[in-house]
Amino acid sequence: MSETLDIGSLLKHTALFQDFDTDDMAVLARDCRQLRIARHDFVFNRGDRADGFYVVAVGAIKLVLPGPHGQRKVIEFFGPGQCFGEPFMFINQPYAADAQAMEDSLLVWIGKPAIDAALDVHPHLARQMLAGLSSRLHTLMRDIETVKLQSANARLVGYLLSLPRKLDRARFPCSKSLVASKLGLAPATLSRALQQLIRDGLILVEGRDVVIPSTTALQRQLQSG
Amino acid sequence: MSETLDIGSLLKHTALFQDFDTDDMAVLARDCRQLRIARHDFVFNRGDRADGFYVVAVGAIKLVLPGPHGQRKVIEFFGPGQCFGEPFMFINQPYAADAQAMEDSLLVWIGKPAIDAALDVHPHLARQMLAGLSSRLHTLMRDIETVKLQSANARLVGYLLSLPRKLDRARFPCSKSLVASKLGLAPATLSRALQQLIRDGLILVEGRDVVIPSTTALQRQLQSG
DNA sequence: CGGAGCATTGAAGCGTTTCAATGTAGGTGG
DNA sequence: CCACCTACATTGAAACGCTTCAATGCTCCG
Repeated sequence: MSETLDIGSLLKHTALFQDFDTDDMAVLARDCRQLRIARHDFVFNRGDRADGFYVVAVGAIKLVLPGPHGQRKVIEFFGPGQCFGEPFMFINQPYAADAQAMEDSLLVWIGKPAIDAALDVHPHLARQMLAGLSSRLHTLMRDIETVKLQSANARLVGYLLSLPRKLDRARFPCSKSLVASKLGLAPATLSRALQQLIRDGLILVEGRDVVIPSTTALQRQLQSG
Repeated sequence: MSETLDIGSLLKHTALFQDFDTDDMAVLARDCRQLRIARHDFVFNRGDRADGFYVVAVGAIKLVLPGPHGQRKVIEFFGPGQCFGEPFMFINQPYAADAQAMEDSLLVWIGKPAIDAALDVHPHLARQMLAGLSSRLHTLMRDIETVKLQSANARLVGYLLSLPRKLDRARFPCSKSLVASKLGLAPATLSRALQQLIRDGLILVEGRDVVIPSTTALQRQLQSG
C-alpha cells in the first residue's frame, strides 16, 4: 500500500502522468516497480527483453551504444521526470543499447500492459508520448547533422549554446569524457577544442563550469567555423 | 465527393489507418488534401510551419538536412504507405529538414486537427503512430552508431545486407550519390568501398543492381572489418 | 600523503574528403 | 541512327582533421 502510494507520488510530478487522477494512478501502480540503481550499474543491457519502460525519479541515466570494437557512443542522457526505453517496448524488440546510471538513481519501471491499458483510456497520454518520441527523433536528427556535417569545434560550440545557463555561466552535466562521447569526439579532441575557444577569448573553463562572456560572439563561430 | 472517396481509398492501404471504417475515413478526409509532387520538387522546406503531416501513396520522398556549408545529408527515405513529417507536427515546431521528391509522387496531407480528433477516438491509431516513431528512433540510433563507430566499408556492408533481396540480387533504391549521403560518405568513398568489395569477390555491381553470391561471407566482413 | 580517475598535451598515423580529370550511360535533337 | 549533352560514377593525388598512443599534469578523497 505505502509502496503503491509512493510510486503514484513519484509519477505525478512527471509530464506524462500529470492529468492522471488518484484512481488512474492506483491502477497504473499495480504494474509498476520502484528501482534503486547505484552509480555505474546497468538498468538494462542491449539484448534484454523490453517489456516495459522507465521513468527517472531522481538521478541521471545514460543510453550507450556499444560499437563493434569496444568503443561506446552515448546517445542520450535522461534526468528526473524523463522516461526512456519506450521506443524498444513499442516495437516489441529487445533493447539495442545499454542504460547505465551516472549517479545513484531512483527509477520507476512501468510494464507494457499497464501502459497499453492507460493509452486506451487517456488519449492525452498518447499525445504526450507521441510528443516525447517526436522530440527525441528531432534531437537525434540534429545529432546526426552535428556528427556528420560539423567540425569538432562547431559541434562543441553548438553544444555549449544548448546548455542551460545562469548568467554567463554554463555547466557540463557530467565528465568531459562523456560529453565527448555524446558529441562523437575523442576526449583529447574535446580538450583541444576547448583550448581553442579559450585561446580565442570566447569562453573560460573552470572545472565543470564554462563562462561564456558573449553568447553572440560564440554564435558567430557557428557560421564561420 | 469523388475527391474524399479517393483519399479514403489511398489511406485505407496504409498500416496507420487499417482499422478505420468508412465513417471514420469520411471524417478524416475532410481535413486531407491530395498532392502531386514532381520529381525534384520540394514537399516542404526547413522552417515551414508543420500543421500537418504526409502519407506517401505512390513515389519516393527523401528527408534532407542542410548543413552549414551547403553540404546536405539524407536522413530518411520514405516509400508508399509510409508517413513523414509527424515528428515536427507533434512538437509544434517548424520542419527542421527539407522533404524532396525523388520520383513523381502522390501524397496525402493530413491536418493536425484531424489527427488530434482521430487520436481521441482510436487508441489503436495512437499505438500505430507510437510504434512508427519508435521504429524510426531505433533506426536513427543505429544510423548514429553506423556513422560514428563503423568504417566506410562496414557501413556499406551493413547497408547492403539491409537491402531487400531477390535471390542473390539487391538493388539501390536511388542514385549512388544519394546512398552515399544516407551512409554519411562522400560519393567517391562509396565508389571505392564498392570496388574493394568487388576485388574481394564479395559482390558484383551491374549499374543499380548488386549481386551478393554469399550473404554469410558478407556478414563475416562486418565482424572483421 | 598517496593513489585513482580524469584531463591535457605532443607526435605520429590513418581514413575520409576534396579536387580535378576521365569515363560511362541515358536521353534529345539533328 | 548517330552525335551530342548532361548527370552521374570512377579514379588518382594531395590535404585535412580526427584519433590513437603515451607521457604528464591535475584534483579529489580516502
